[in-house]
Amino acid sequence: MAVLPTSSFALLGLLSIRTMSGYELAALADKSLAYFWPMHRSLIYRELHRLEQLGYVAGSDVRQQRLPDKRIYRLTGPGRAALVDWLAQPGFRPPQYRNEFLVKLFFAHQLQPAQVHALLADYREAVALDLADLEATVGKLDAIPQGRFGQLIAGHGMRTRRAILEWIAEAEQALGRDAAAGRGIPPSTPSGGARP
Amino acid sequence: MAVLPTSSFALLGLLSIRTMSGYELAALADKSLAYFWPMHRSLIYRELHRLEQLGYVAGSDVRQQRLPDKRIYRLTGPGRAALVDWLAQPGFRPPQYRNEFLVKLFFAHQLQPAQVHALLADYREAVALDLADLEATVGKLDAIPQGRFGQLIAGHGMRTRRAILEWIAEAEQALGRDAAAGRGIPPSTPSGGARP
DNA sequence: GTTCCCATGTAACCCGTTACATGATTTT
DNA sequence: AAAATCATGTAACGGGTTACATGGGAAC
Repeated sequence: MAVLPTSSFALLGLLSIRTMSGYELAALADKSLAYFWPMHRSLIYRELHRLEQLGYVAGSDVRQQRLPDKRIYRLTGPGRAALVDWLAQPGFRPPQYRNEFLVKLFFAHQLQPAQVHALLADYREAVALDLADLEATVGKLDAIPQGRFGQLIAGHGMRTRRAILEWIAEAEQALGRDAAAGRGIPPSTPSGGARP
Repeated sequence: MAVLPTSSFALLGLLSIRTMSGYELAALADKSLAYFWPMHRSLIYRELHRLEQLGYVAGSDVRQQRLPDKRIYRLTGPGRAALVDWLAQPGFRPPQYRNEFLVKLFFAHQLQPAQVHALLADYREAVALDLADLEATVGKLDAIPQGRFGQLIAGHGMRTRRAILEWIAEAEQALGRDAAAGRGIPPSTPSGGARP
């Protein structure tokens, strides 16, 4: 049993739902797994090649006239065995959080207060958009047999994003207090901002 | 101005605090930035080479007798300019969340309830450990001039992790109800757990 | 009737990870 | 005295991202 990256098993899992082409896999992944495990199309194609070589999936060419020819893949017996083996194995890689915004904020003492506020505002907008996207998708998850777990997982995403929004409000208050108390632009003065 | 990855600017930012060797940078990053932007030592050394070629940092060799010789780097004028330029630029890459646990949970209908509970228990343990680590570190952040922002950023990490712990409790309840109602192991039987 | 989007994929790059190296100092 | 740790780094691998290709339909 070769050591495979998580994305391989994610694809095996998706193919356990139904047989699909690489393009369809990418589309489905983008609406489900992407919220916690994004995969680019290129990666999917490469992984499918490898999984086929390993015998975990079997592909067959399909001719199409209007659209480009495609290759659809189905999960094989060994593929399903590898999938459930991976699923049952209790360990997992610790979650990775990479947040460029926080890196900037970490060095934000080199910025002016107005710039920090602009950064925070951008962050809030991005997180709010992300949350809205999640909330909009949560209703459509029932189309997938994973529905029950899908709801649960969407809850994970929503809880963390709401926590971030709460943090942003707290951070804005803290920075506002600082600006009012010290060396900064006073808060809520309608005229004096450095930004247009 | 070449396009550089976030890690480059993270290093410039650390070098804006004080001059350091690669090893010291790695040690400092591991106690601060690593919570939201981990960097391996190898990456740091490679980035330092590049930053030196770009003229953003200047390195000088330091002989040592007990310890191996080292090379310490200081931020140059152009380096500082690149840093503040990057900081002030309002955009940032959207945060990346990669959570292998959620991938497994997404396909967890292929598992038995006890296995799902074991997965959840592992997750809770990992998150709780992570949170404890963060809480232990939050007091020591004042050693760095970023102190004020450091507290804020630690709050970000703590809020999200607490939200996850709340989600885990919710998930365990939901799965417990399901197990009680249907095809599964009944919840809160004092003897039958798979974990000690 | 150009311009944009759909559906399908290949090729190249590079950041981040893992493995390797080394001599002194401390611990068991 | 063997083993682990510290303090420094180099080299190789590979997963994930970005760029490239293409031909038919839809939109404007």
